[in-house]
Amino acid sequence: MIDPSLNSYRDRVLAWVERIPLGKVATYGQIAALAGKPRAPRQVGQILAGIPDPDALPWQRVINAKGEISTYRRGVGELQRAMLESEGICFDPQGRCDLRTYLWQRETDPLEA
DNA sequence: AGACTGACTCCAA
DNA sequence: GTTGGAGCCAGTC
Repeated sequence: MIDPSLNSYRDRVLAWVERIPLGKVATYGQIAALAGKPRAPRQVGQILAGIPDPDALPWQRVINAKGEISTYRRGVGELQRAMLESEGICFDPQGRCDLRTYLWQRETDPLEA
């Protein structure tokens, strides 16, 4: 599943975020589940808020379950959106992206192939 | 130790 | 389809 050297929830979360491919996005809940705690999506946000080097991590590809940017109140929302758009992610007038298209699905993608 | 907070989600109305 | 309320987990005060 994941590197055994990663013991803490924090490290596992970061490791998974790092694996989100360019042009795709993942939800907090998705990352939380992959990291082993499906009921702790808020921790994902908390962790991402405290990462040492944001430049080395594609944190911008993590959004909420509705496909919206969850960081507007934190002030980096516009930056995040700009980064995602530069990766090819498109947003609706409502500020939401189509998860059906952009959600990172590491298991199956029969329709996309 | 107990209470508060948050870059969330799910389910019901 | 949208909006509101309750639940949840880990870190911090």
